[in-house]
Amino acid sequence: MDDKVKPKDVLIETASRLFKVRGYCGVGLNDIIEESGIPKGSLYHYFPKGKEQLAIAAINNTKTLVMEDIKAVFDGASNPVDAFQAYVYELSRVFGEGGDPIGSPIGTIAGEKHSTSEPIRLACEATFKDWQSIYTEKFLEAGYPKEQATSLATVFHALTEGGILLALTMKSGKPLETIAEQIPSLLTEK
Amino acid sequence: MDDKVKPKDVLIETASRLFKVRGYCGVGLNDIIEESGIPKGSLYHYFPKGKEQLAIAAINNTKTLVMEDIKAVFDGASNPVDAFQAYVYELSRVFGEGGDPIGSPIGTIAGEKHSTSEPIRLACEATFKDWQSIYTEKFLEAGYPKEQATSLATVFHALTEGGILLALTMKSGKPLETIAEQIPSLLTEK
DNA sequence: CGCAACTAATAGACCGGTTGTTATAATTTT
DNA sequence: AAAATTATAACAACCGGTCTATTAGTTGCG
Repeated sequence: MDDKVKPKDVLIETASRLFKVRGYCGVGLNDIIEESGIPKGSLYHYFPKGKEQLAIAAINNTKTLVMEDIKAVFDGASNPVDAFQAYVYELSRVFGEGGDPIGSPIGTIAGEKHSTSEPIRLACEATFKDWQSIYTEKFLEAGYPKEQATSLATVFHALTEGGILLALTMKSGKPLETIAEQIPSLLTEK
Repeated sequence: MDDKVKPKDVLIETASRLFKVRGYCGVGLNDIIEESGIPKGSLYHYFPKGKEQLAIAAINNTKTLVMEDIKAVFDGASNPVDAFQAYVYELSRVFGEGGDPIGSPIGTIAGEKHSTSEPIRLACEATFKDWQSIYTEKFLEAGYPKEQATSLATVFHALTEGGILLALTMKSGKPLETIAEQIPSLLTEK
């Protein structure tokens, strides 16, 4: 049916990448146009409701990509401590090597738009819930009671989001590395 | 010398409040003008270098206000667990009651501008370091070795920033409440 | 098979409005 | 009078979004 990359996907991928680094307001449609090579007419053909609609598509795209990443790392670990530690170590590696410009997957957008766009806020909320549900599942597998599992999922999700923000601000993978190191001591049974 | 509020301070206070909620790019100078009642001419009189300079002043202003808040709560607690728990509980209360629009003190700005404005990034970095140093000090007082104290300060700062982001996104104080509840179990000696 | 008829997609010029910034004049304070 | 502050107006640049025109691709039908 289609042997080449679809322009819609190129737009979503480009938008995801730019929003991640500079946030929603910090990226203009012209930036996305220019970077992706897709003309404005096509953008409004695929996303008739404009920037907000594209942003929501980008958020959902990022959601599944991150979920797959989390799952891949978690599947290689037998317990929550190893799982989280491995995941945060991976993040610290990504944020440490100063390759392509990096950013918070959706954290920046959430911080910007939570009060000015309910559709975007809802997309971010759903994303966070989906990520946390993977965390919760890992704790349940390890035998934690349900309520504690969900609480710990919230804690470790917050820890991850905060760690990413610190890493971006410090321009260093160090904060995430520190967090990863401390994870075992936070979760050992008393 | 001056019996009335200084326009410069009004600008900083207004800018702090707006940036907190909508981020740097999400707030225009016209918004600040309108909300503060200070004319544009005065803004550029006090901040000749414009929006970025005003933002840095707002960040530094927020830095000291938050530091005072942290210190006030910490001084009422005899150990790190009680101190952090009390502080995060206070945050959950603030974010729970849907009063004035709320936001992350400087987290949103940091997420937006870390890669596009080095002066702003540096102001955010300094702010984070100052906050963390209070955390570190509390751990040191409790007898933690230096290295562990700084590591735990990073962990709990990340936890706080992430918790605020979750609370904003979920439009609820619940995530912060959950985090506060879990703090004792994260810090108990093994 | 050939050629219309139609839809999907591409391509940018263009719009009103807003951005941050600057310039200059009026006013107040010292 | 001099300096500091306030007040307006105007600036180019850019924003998200609209518009029309053209091209590409598919389907219908004789």
